[in-house]
Amino acid sequence: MAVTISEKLSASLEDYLEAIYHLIELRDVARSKDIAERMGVSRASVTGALRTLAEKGLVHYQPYGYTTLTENGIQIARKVADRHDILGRFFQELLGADASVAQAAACRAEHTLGPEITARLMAFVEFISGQRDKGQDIAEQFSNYWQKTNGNRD
Amino acid sequence: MAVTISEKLSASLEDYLEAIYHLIELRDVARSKDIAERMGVSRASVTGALRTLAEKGLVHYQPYGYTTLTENGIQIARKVADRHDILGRFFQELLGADASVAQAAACRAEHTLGPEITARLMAFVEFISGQRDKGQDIAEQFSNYWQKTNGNRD
DNA sequence: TTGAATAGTTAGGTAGAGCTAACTATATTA
DNA sequence: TAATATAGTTAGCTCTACCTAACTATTCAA
Repeated sequence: MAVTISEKLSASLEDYLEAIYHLIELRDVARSKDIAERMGVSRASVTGALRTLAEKGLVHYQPYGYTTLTENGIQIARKVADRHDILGRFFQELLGADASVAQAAACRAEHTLGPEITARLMAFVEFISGQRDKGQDIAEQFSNYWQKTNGNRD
Repeated sequence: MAVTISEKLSASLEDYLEAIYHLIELRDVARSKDIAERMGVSRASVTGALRTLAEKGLVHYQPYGYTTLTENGIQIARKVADRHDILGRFFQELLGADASVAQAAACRAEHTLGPEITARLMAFVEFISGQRDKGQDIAEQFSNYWQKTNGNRD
């Protein structure tokens, strides 16, 4: 039933929610096959996850029907997607990792940051880009530093 | 037998290795009871983990004996501990989270960062403290920024 | 030096997250 | 509209990582 907005989802279920969220952005509806593909998981596993998410009141799920998110589901999915996004940006724009590495790491790390760290990291990324607008480009300074200390192999 | 230095440990086994590493620093030897205590896990679970780690050639383990790390075990444990440390410092010194929150998050996130991101993050933290020595204290500037935007509730 | 306390192990169980193979429903198209 | 292809489900399995309860070994102190 789960009307309580937050009862701690597993990393895996958070990933499903996020995948569903993005698929819905694209096509209004999330199909098992597409979820499976996007997540690199079997269709059977998707069925199982959808059942669990439905029990928790996070998706509207009917066997053989299309799947959408409930209000709670949307709320949580957005948080996960935001965490993913902020981490990805941090790894990529600030640390200078390349997109695929940054994305992969963000995807794994996004489940481990609590609300406090997430909020601060978000502010930090904002802060850095604010500084850039003021002419102090910390990302670039770091990039130079990295280049110097890693002149080889990079 | 696992002589290969790296065949991907689970997060859980990495945690055991790290705990053993720190216990050995303190007392030269790691006892099941202490591992269990440090990790908040039952003694039975420790036995299981030690057996697995021994199979992978990462600990010297004899039932009812004291446990130490093999060369490979030390190598890996140190990497895990370093990742933990760097993340902890980043969360605490740079983002300004308090110690307990920073530690907890570091402990969860440390398994998800690949070598590339870890190296860059390490360099970034170094870079920031280098800038501080040059009179540009980014951590402090961010702290002010955070204070301003979160004057309430913090 | 023996017996109680402490430490470690074993057996057996649960829960989550995945898999394949076989089946059922739905869609497509000839 | 019937046959086939595609999508989704179910059943039954594996593996990891825990747990408790009961047992065994070791340690220590009277």
